[in-house]
Amino acid sequence: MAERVRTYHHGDLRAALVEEAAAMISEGGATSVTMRAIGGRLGVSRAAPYRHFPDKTALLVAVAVDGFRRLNQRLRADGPGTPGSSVERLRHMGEQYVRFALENPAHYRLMYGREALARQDHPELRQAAGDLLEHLVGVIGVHQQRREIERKDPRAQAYVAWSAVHGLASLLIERQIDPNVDVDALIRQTTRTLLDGMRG
Amino acid sequence: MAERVRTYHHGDLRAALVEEAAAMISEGGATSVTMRAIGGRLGVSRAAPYRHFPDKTALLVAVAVDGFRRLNQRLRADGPGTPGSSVERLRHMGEQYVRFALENPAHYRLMYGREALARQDHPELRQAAGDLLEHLVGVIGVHQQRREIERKDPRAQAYVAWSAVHGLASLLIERQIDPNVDVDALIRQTTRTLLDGMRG
DNA sequence: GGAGGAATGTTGACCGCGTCAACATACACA
DNA sequence: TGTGTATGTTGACGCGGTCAACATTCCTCC
Repeated sequence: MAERVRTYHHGDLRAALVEEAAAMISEGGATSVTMRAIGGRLGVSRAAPYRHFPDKTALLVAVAVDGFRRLNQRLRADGPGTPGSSVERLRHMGEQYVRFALENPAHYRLMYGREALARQDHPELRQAAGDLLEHLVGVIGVHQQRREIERKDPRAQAYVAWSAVHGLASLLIERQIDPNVDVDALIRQTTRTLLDGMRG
Repeated sequence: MAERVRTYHHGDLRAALVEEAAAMISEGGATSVTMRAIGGRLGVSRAAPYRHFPDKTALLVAVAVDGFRRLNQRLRADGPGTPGSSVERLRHMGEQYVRFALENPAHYRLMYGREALARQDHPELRQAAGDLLEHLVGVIGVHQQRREIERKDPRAQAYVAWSAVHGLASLLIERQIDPNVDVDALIRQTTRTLLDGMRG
């Protein structure tokens, strides 16, 4: 809030870096994010980020983690208030998942692109993605209780469901799907087919 | 076959480049492929590839296209001889798809990573991926005729099916799935759930 | 409140990379 | 046999990530 005009120390550079990197990713894709460029946009030198992140990858990981957090929030917020039966609500959740990816393509790509984030294992990333999975497992468990879907290992079912929405999101983002198709309808058909299959 | 020991001209550098790049991708991922390194491995200078490809991306596109070709072949070869009912054969095709990805993770990643191949549109890539889709559409059409799956727009159904297997392959490759799960079983469950859902 | 160490930021330099221009060599066809 | 073209090489440039050395500010303890 202080709106300092120009100080040697930035104040909260770390947070600003993550935010700015995310913005740049949205604008110009992951390749447009360079230490020099991001520094420039924040009025800071190219090496300043290294006081907060060991390397560029670590910064990108932070951005990806933040993305998972937002996606998570969105899916959790999607609880009551959704019309239709309870299975319809689960379907709606899948829909929200795909929509998030479509609205934040570069961000979504970053979240899942191991290559871009090096071969290294990043615990926080794993954790963030894990949270998402756990939520899904929980929801699926609930619907199993209600006998609305087949009672199998909920984790396996979660993976199946995740695969379907992630695959669709992926193909859409990478423009592998004819741009003339009705995307809304396709999302709907995908989630519906999935749930039909899970009904057993 | 000539096995020339050392000549100024390579003979068939273009093909060698694609092959070698593919090998390097398998060994060390896409980032390990550098013009200098690939030149070195082929006993050729760093700029030599530019006589055959306008830039690095073009070379990678050629590699990706080759990957699609091989995947295509594999799926087409998977015709008769497969046990079980005809729907089972379709399921087996999905299985083969995922297995290809698991056996050639870096290659598969390259095939679908738009980011790695720049934002540009590459007609041959689009074509190669399109061939795959067309084949799938055809197969689905056949099974629709036999009333084994619901008669909807076969293209839309193809997209749904593709999403499922691509998503699973993707998540597995990017290590988003607990390494302790039984991968074979998961593949099986995914393809089966998909087909159950498509039966309508 | 002053001193000194810890945080944070800057500058200069290095190396690897993609790429281009200028030059060298080999091949093919008249 | 000669010459134009295809193919390969070398030198150089600019960009990007990163590190080391240095500068500035903050914070804490006497």
